[in-house]
Amino acid sequence: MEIDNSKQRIYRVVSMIPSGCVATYGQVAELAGLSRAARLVGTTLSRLPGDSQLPWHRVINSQGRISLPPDSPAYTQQKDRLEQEGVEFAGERLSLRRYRWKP
DNA sequence: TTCGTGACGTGCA
DNA sequence: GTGCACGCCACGA
Repeated sequence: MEIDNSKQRIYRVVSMIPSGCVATYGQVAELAGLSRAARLVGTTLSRLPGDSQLPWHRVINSQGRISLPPDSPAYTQQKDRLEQEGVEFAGERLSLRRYRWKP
């Protein structure tokens, strides 16, 4: 049987987020079976290696914002990638109403 | 095994 | 609309 760690589940869920859409940490956690461990998603993603190829940039918080510090390179990268996929930002925020991934 | 930490979520002022 | 505080769960030392 699969002894899939929560980590592996998170990776799986994140990897299936379609381009042009975003998912919240809580949403990913829920889909991964960790409904109340949204922090784990963030913590886990923060430990991702650079060559993971995981679309972690499509994961944001429930406020439609990027949880990283605005002066962080990861923040810029995430925002830039999302815009490349057609996601429009209203300042530092995006419309979850429009871009939220609905599985 | 226990303690502390964290890219969060929700509620309230 | 913004900011603060508490609660949640899993992982690392």
